[in-house]
Amino acid sequence: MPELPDVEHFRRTFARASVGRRVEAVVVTDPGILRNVAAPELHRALRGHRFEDPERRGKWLIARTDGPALLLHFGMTGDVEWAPAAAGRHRHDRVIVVLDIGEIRYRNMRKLGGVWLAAEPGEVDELLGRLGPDALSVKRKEFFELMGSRRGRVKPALLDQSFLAGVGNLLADEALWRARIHPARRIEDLSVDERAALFRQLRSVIRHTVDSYPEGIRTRWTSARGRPAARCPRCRTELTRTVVGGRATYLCPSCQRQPAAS
DNA sequence: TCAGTTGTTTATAT
DNA sequence: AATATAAACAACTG
Repeated sequence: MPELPDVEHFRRTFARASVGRRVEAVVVTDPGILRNVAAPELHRALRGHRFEDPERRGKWLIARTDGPALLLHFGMTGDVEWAPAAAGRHRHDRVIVVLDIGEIRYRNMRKLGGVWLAAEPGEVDELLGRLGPDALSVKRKEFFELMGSRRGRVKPALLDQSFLAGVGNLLADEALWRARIHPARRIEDLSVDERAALFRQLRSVIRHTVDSYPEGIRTRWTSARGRPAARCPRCRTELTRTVVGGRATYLCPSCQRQPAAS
């Protein structure tokens, strides 16, 4: 699930429930999801503090309070849910932030990702590590500078969070398909037009999925991807499954020309 | 039983 | 210094 559009949706869910509200309790049902803090300490640190507007950077959700900040990463199966009461908790709800109006649940089946506490605002940056510009807000000029600073295959670059933050496997495949660029093309070989197309299509697919979430996440491309004998929504050629950068990669062999053998 | 999965980190190699 | 590759993490689905 979680790529940039999903995390942006989580951010909005978190914001609606939390902004200006005080933490009554933090319930940890699986301490194994906590990365840099123990359960009693997390509860003690957050209880009584008021949430500010949460921030998203790439695939990270940063929930600041007037004291410490809560950092959430969602791995491949994370989710944020709001509920008006404790009833109906899911077995994969591993951390629950209890507010007076209800509770925010951090759900994560596979437990990749996790929950961090930044005791002070200054700690946030070092916990996030090096992140490139956010893929939703990056400007054209900055994107071109980025492309100029990188060599090697284009898809692994898009997935590298320290290069560009927020793009996951599905977004990368779709943007490359829309821009008609083979995922294994080398960045240094892309023409100016191809770079421009990649920027435009990346921005377009991210904006569209963010604005029309959650229905909009299911695009023509993602609906086709992964189905047996799936066909290109543009030209009806059968899609190819391959591996690029260690990740499952779907592409249209007709629209996305192979890189020249080196 | 086994391959596959939307993410990241680590180790190792080039 | 960058980039490439594979494995590990963990839990579930088909």
